[in-house]
Amino acid sequence: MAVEVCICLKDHLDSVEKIQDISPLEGDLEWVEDEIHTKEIAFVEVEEEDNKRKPIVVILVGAPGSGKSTFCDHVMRVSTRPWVRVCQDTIGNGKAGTKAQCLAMSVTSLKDGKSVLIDRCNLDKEQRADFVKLGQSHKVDIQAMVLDLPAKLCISRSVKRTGHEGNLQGGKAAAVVNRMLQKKELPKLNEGFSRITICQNENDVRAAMDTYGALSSADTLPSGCFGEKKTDNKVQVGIMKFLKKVDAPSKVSSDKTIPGSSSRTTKENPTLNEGQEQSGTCPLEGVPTLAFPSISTADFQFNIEKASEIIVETVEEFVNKIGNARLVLVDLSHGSKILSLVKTKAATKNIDPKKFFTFVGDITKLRSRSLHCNVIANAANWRLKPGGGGVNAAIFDAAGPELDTATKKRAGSLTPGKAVTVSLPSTSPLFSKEGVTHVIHVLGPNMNPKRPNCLKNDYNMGCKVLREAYSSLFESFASIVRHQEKLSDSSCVEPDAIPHCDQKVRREEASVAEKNKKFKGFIEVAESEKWDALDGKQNATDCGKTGGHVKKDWGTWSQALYRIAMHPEKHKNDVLEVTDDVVVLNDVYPKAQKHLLVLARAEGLERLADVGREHLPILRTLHAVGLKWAEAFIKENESLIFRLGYHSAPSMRQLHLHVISQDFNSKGMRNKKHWNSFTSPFFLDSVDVIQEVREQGKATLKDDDKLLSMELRCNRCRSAHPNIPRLKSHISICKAPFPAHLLQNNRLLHAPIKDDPC
DNA sequence: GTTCTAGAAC
DNA sequence: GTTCTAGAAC
Repeated sequence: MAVEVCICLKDHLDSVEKIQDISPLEGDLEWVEDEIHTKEIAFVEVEEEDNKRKPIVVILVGAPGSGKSTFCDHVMRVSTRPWVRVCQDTIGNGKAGTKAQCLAMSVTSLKDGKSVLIDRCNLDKEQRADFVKLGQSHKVDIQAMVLDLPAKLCISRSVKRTGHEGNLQGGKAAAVVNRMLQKKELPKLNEGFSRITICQNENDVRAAMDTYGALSSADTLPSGCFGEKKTDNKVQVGIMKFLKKVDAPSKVSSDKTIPGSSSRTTKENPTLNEGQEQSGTCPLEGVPTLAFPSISTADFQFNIEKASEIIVETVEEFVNKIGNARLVLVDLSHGSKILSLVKTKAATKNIDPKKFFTFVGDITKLRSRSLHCNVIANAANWRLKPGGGGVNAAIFDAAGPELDTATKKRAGSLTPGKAVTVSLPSTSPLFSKEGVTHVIHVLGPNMNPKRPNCLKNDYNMGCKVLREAYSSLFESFASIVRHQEKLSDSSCVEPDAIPHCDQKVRREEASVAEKNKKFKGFIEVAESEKWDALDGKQNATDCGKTGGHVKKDWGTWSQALYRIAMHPEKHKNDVLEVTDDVVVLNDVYPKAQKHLLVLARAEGLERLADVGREHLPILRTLHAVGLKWAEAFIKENESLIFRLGYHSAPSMRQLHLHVISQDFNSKGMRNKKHWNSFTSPFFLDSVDVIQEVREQGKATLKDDDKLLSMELRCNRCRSAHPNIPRLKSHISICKAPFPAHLLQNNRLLHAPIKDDPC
């Protein structure tokens, strides 16, 4: 029991008020702490049985706009632990608050047995020291919650906000945030923290919110540094370098007890679990692993001998396509016939036992058997409904209603031979307890006359469908692994530091949709789209390559230009000019006052990636036609300035040159992608493309999607703006000269500059 | 309450 | 490419 010896808050606040009168905001307040001690606010030694109710002090660390208050609000709203938010911006009741007031309030709160969230910037060690000492003197855990978000994001939020408690908003915010970040000093454990959580993007923040939000009075969080960057990027110079989707490397440790955390610490040198059938395997956390049951051999009564052959053959086909990832056939019963058959057949085929092995155990409780599988397969029913017994019932039971809900969002039913991947919400017990991030529902052939779609002993069809089922399953798993590898590669994490930690998983989950979007229509996504097997939308039938690039599989909507290029006579109302080589038309959704497209009419020339030296004549023709139109527009309106160029990765099929005026004054210019596709290096000037193709045989594409999500910067003065409306109001008045590189090599087309008569 | 963004669907 | 819309931000 925490017992107050003596305290008079009023005395403290009186003292604090006096101090405030003579102290600068961030002055040395050590003696306040001493004063507090002399008044003696302390806890009587807390005994072991009460340790669980010990309050904690969480010191937020982050620039204005990093989301400290949002974090506090969320945690206080959802956590059952009593919290007090100590906010310097509000503590002064309208006047500027002081650190001393924050310290005093913290003391009072701890005295009341409440945990404390220190909501102030605390960006350097010195700022944090008093709060650390305070916690130490009261023998409570001091934890740091670092919101190390991109400067650009903090600035954007700060600039935008109105009514901020600390009156830091609008134009001055950017300068303040930048200045503060120059002094940023990430906390270290040796400052006195028992736990440090570093969040570097909004997904990390959400994960941390969940972790702290889940804390009841009795819960504790493991000690250590979570999400630590490999290098301390202390100085964030300027905002230009900060892209919105910065996802810095992280190294996260574990927490087995709190949902929203994950485990790694205990599994560095695992021993084989007794349930493990195959030797030579290592149940390491972090190795992507698919646990799957034998499909169709239980209730669907598929012949076990045939099934085992199909399993091993399909495994053999896939096992080398999934890197270091592992496949594990799981069965609940010891002496399982299917396991022994598969094990024997796998051995005869010399399948690497580290990549494929069998395991006896409950597929929903593998982590507790020291086998961490981030993906599990479910032998589903065609309705994708919970219940029914067997593996399906067990998985839906273990995953909670979250799986049912998430499954419904993905698909309503499943065809035999198909698989559908469902991302498990972090709130699912299977996620939090077992570290399972995805469930792949798979439906095999049914040979049981009492079940739907019985094949009536037609094993020709049955084997075909079962093989297809395993292929779909493994392909879906491979797709997940590929996504994870891409993310790992891009985050530069040390190879041994890629556990399936919660924060990483959340980042991955959040990024999957983005990755899908990036590759939408390409082979990569066609594979992941098989997650949604029933949608029938994956149409990656065209898997050929053109010009060394994966050929894009264009959707219906993206074929409009192609259709016009091939049959301009059917679009007479839309086209402005037709020749044997090109079609000119207004962009249907112009992004500027004048915005034309010059289409190449050659079949098979779908995008810039297809262009080689042999296409130089058509590139020159496109340029010449574009130039002619731009000059005509300039003649009509001398204030217009044009660029001619290509998108590195166009959305529409058929090579097309944009002829676009640089005012970008159009209601069609509506979002960041639009803006950046014409003002970032994603837009390749026609003159440069021609030169590169002539000299190198191809254009250097800049199709990194980071370019399209870059911060919004004026195309003239390069100033940053928080959103499209603000940007548009800026560019409507900005008369700054264009960046120097655009002024060279005729990249910009404009009216002749008249000689100054003076 | 409104504004804005971003993802899903097309 | 757009439209629609949920949800974040304010």
